[in-house]
Amino acid sequence: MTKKVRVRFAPSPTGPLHIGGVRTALFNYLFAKKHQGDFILRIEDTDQNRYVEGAEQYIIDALNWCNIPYDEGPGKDGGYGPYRQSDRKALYKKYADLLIEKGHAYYAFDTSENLDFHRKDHEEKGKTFIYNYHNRLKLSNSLSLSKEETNAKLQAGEEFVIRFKTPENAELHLNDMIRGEIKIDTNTLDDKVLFKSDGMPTYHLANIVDDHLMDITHVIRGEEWLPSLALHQQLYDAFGWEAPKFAHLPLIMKPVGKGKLSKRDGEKMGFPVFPLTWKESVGYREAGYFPEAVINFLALLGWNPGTEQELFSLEELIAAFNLERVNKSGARFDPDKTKWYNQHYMQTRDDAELANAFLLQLKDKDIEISNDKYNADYIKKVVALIKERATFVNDFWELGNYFFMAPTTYDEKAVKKQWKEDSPGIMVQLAALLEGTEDFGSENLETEVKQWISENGLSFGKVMPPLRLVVVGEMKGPHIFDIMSLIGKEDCINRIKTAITAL
RNA sequence: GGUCCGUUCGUCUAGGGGUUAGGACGCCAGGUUUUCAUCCUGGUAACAGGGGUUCGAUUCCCCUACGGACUACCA
Repeated sequence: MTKKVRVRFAPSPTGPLHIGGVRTALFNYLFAKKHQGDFILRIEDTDQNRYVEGAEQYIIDALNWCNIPYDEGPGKDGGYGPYRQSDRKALYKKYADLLIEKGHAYYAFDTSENLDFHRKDHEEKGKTFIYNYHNRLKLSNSLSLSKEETNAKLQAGEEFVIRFKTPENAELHLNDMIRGEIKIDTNTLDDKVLFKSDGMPTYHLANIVDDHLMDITHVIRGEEWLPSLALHQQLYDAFGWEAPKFAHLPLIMKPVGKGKLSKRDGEKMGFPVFPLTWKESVGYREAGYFPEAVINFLALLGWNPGTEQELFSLEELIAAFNLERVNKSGARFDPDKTKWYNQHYMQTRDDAELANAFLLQLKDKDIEISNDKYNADYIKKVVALIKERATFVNDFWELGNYFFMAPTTYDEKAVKKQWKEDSPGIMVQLAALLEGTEDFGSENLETEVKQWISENGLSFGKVMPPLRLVVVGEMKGPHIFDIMSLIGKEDCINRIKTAITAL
């Protein structure tokens, strides 16, 4: 029997979750669900200096907004908790000690100043300082010191770290599910710190211990971790544990220019890089994006189904997803395509739900939402008419303000082109016709007006464009009779009168 | 600098020893809508360079160039 798939997303609560982090979480989620497995959230807060208040809650809120909730994690114990590394602090030391006992790790007493000096010194000589086999005996640690000296330092309470003892002259054969086999010469590796002098483990130790204790079967993480794979594999081997399978995801790059996507790019080009608003950085949610759009876009960034399908629901993504079809190279972020997805999902949204969102905007605009006319039903009808022109809910006002107020200005170009000398006269006659129209439904309105046009020997060109101009203020918007029907007889006639005076 | 990873239209990508190198976004044009948008149709545009291997390479191998990540008692 194969083990149940268990994957984890393990962010550090040092700030808001970046869009790249969301994708890593998404791929983990998809992989887990595809294999009827569990998706676990683990908070990696072993660096107390970088802890940011509210970041953990932000991560949780963001995952929920994206509809990729975790099965296990803070507040949702699945028998493997706690899920916050700071709450697991007591656990790690014994594993570091175990490694020392087995001869895979050692105490080191070098000060940061001393190591910095060595690094600078090497750099000046054009060399790289690597703390490993070739110089570890020249440094201050339990390998270079005698047992007595080491014990004396330890007992004196001198600060120490525990380092991994990287073996010499070995070739490691690592395996990545996306990249295949990777060969590494251990002599190029350094003896990484596993346990810090503040009593906390480093990422490397905590990560391996927790993944093992939590029965993680697959580690799906960003490519920035690829260089650490050698260490991690060696740690599993040193402990004598079976290692999970690894997959390193390509990074998300800037839309233009060099390097990976940053907060700065979003500010510069006007698109969000965070799922939810964080301080002054506007999030996808607040900018009016739908989570489905963000998820759909993100899923296709660095992965493809092998078919020409571009639109996926979360369920379809789960069904289609596999790690083998994840790309190897970094992908540029494309704000335009994200918008295209959003526009698409806008059309699939329920009018009533969109109307609720629109209502919030209307309140901000000081529009009187009276109970008689501009009620929920009215707003819903407006939304039904304008949503196919919208990319964001935030576009609604711009696209439909004339449903709530008569135009105060008229588009200059349109006036020049469409408002002729005989226009006022025709509009007056039309107003009279509307006055006598009983059934103000769109269809009947259209029939009556068209009939009136032909009976009076007028042309559509003489009537329709000026009509739209007086009702909307410019040459845009849905079917004119739908608009008129909705705003009603009184409003239509008033707008005609107002326009005749104004123009 | 060192180590590792990568490289198909502007962007996201499919493909793979012989293809008119396919799709999507964007952009352009036409049609529909007597408006705008949607929608439909069409167009634009790519195998980084050089060596091999081969009858044949964009596809396999090597080198170069370029890009990226890492190189902390950060994750």
